[in-house]
Amino acid sequence: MRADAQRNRERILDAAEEVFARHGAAASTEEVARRAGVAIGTVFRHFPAKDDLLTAILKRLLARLAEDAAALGGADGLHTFFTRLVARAAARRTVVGLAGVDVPEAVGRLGDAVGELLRQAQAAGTVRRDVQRPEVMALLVSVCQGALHGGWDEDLQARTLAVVFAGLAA
Amino acid sequence: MRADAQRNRERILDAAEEVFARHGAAASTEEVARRAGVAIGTVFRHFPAKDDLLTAILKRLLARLAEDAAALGGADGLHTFFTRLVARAAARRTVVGLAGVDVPEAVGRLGDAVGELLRQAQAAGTVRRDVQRPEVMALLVSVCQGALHGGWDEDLQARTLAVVFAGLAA
DNA sequence: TAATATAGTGAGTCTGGACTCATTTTGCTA
DNA sequence: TAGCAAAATGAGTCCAGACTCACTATATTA
Repeated sequence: MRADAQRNRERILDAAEEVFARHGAAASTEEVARRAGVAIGTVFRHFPAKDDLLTAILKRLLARLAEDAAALGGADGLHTFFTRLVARAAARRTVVGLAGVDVPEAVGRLGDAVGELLRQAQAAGTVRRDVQRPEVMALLVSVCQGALHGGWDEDLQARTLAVVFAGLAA
Repeated sequence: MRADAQRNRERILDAAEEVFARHGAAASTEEVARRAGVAIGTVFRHFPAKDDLLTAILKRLLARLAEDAAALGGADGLHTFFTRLVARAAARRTVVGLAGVDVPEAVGRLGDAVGELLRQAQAAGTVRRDVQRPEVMALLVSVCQGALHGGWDEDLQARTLAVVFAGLAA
């Protein structure tokens, strides 16, 4: 792959993340191209259909989250990850839950990373032992979506997470 | 308002609720008209813009929920309402959180009804006293959205709600 | 039942946005 | 630096879907 192609691909992904985050998945490809500083044809060269672009963004996003999660650990790892994620979702409208787009492996890796945080929290006695991965993931996604669409302020984030963590606590 | 107009208005709202619930807010007005058994012009006579239709549905939905909530009460009222709502969201894709559409009064009334359930649950000693309305609403919306998009099965719904209610418990 | 305002109809207009492709530009290699 | 394949360009095509309106049908009322 030529160097300019590589560079433009990254630029397009960055621009798309920004644009779709701000205006939702209905934002136009034209807008993405403009923000990336390339012609619309270039976007379609890299991502033949709009869906491919959405999928690519989501994949990258999930990969980054999994990395973040993997870098944490200990008694408060889960708590830290959860809190950080919600704050991020509330602040910028990160692309979450794009209807119809699914990227099983990427979701799987994130799930594994969160599962590991859960295991450590349980080992440290921070979280009840009968709690399982699926409901932790479910809560994570739910609260992020809530914060995302609801535009929660910091106080509401804190209060809501406090309830969730009281529920998880040993 | 003429009798046929009244009848068609209801039909259109029912059809729209069904269609948007199934295919999301991006579904076409044509489809709504077809399901309602009226011409597309009729839909636009009642609701000049698509947004008006979406708003009307949301208003009706929120009003119904507020009614449901108002009919409950006692120590387990909040729990019952919460559980019922999540199950409903997971089953049919009820229209929730339509971007850009807001109907302050309707949301307000639902909030009041939920607030009353919270008050009663606290009076009965089912829920901690330091929990406040905003975070309860936030959790409600979040979990519904999660269930909606995630297509949770009954088991996952139960486990997730168990964590939330453990967090709320006195 | 006649008069008429109100409501319904659906072919047609118009627009935004996804996607194409002939042409031009550019990075790479020999 | 010449040659060329890879990449970029952006005007143009195409279509779905929101919305219109001239006309027809019907509920209501006197």
